Amino acid sequence: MALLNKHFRSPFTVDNVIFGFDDEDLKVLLIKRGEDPFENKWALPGYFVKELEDLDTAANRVLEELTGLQNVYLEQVQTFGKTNRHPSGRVITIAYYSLIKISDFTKNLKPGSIAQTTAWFSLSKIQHLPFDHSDILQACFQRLQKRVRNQPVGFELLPPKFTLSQLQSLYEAILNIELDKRNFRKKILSMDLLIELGEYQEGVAHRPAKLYEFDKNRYKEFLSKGYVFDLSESKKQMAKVNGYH
Amino acid sequence: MALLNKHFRSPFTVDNVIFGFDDEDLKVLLIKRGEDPFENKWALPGYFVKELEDLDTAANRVLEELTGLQNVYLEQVQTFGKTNRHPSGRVITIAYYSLIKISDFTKNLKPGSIAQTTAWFSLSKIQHLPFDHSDILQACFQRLQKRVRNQPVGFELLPPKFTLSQLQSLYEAILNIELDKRNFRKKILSMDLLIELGEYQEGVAHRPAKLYEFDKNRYKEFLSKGYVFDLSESKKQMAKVNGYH
DNA sequence: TCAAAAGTGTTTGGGTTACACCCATGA
DNA sequence: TCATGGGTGTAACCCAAACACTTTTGA
Repeated sequence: MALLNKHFRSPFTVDNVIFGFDDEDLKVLLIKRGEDPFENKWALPGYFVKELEDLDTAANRVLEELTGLQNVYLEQVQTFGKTNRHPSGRVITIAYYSLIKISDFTKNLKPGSIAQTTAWFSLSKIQHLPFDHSDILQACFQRLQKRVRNQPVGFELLPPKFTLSQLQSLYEAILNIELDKRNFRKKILSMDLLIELGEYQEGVAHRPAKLYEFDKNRYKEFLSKGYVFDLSESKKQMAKVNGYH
Repeated sequence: MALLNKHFRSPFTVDNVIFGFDDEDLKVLLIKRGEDPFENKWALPGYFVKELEDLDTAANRVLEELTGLQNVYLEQVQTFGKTNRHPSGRVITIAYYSLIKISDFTKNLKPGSIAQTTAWFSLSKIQHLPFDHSDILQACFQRLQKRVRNQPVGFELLPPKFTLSQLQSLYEAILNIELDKRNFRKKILSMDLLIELGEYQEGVAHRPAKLYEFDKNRYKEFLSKGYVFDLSESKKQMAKVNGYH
């Protein structure tokens, strides 16, 4: 113990980029800060880590206190520790991102609670964030873009029953590219990750789409084996994602 | 400041997995610990982060004090913060790995200095390490395996002039697979990342191999554009790397 | 009947894969 | 002359890519 007391100690936080998807846009949950610095600015949710709390536990706590959700996809991304990143003194932050279904979130919202201080923002419309939160957001988004190529994590963002078009636009939103409908369907269906429910969309002003469910067991198999998902149309398309022409 | 004083503070370290390659094996530089806990055990090199020191700076400091090398490939991997990972109290560690040329290291060694307390170990032969260093090592190695597939970082581990066979066995060592000689050469040469020097190996008991140099400019181009390296023979071979059969 | 999205097959081309023999050198 | 690793080309196959029309519903 004496050993450790010789050394500099820093307070540290976990910041959590919470992604959601609304059939249109990839969104991020921000909170309006209730205290200085940057009071009343929109920022990434994050808390200080407690003495007896593991990092993952802290990240899950942020998520649960904010959304009421448990057992959510959560991944550590990077630690940001520039000495001057916090104006009040050194604070090291460990950045996580999580993927939630917006419908679950809305369902869980207690009226009049934190609702007024949180809001979903389209990723493409978020401009400047306080601290180094823009860097953190960018790092987490890039990680998500990579992850989605080799692990079928996209399903975490969709409602339990979804159409192939929803799935496609999710991938298009995350990767910021356009995919060919026929090729996309061929590829996804060939992976045997979807269960056709025999149900259909209702109340839409066009031919109703088949609803699919995600095959959880097969998914776990994939996850545990670290299988490479390798979304089709990758060669050329990925060059676009990476900004290589 | 008052704000920050309310919160728990922890000491921080950076741990650095230093990889090297010796034409045979992928190796890791370990140090024999000079103090408790785990005195005289081999462990990953790591230092406490100072109050006015950025994390990357600290990681580079570890590297330089140990090897005398600067401007080395360095990448942050993951932060390990379990409350009980250090027997003397909570210490959070940010794990990095770096890639160095063993020849540079040897050249820089001051006789009688730290030489007696550091040594290269073949990755495959490292068994139990103190603290959670085995987890850290594993995480860094897995990151290296991924990195090497989409960025030509392998060259950081080779001497300035090298043969195609050396390059191939480097990839085989990192990915732990066998590659086809003809296909590998075709692929690598087609990337236009190598400069043929017109020089040859000397003193070998077989046909001497051409020496190549790495095209630094093209490399930087690739890096900045995030180009996907995509080592050939990937589909089937990568399945092996991922343990998926 | 119109708009809007769902759904569906085939062809083509490029890249991965598999594979075997001769060459140059030192011992 | 022998052992050792260096060096080279081609054919088969598979999969990504490109592409257009019919179907079903609500308005």
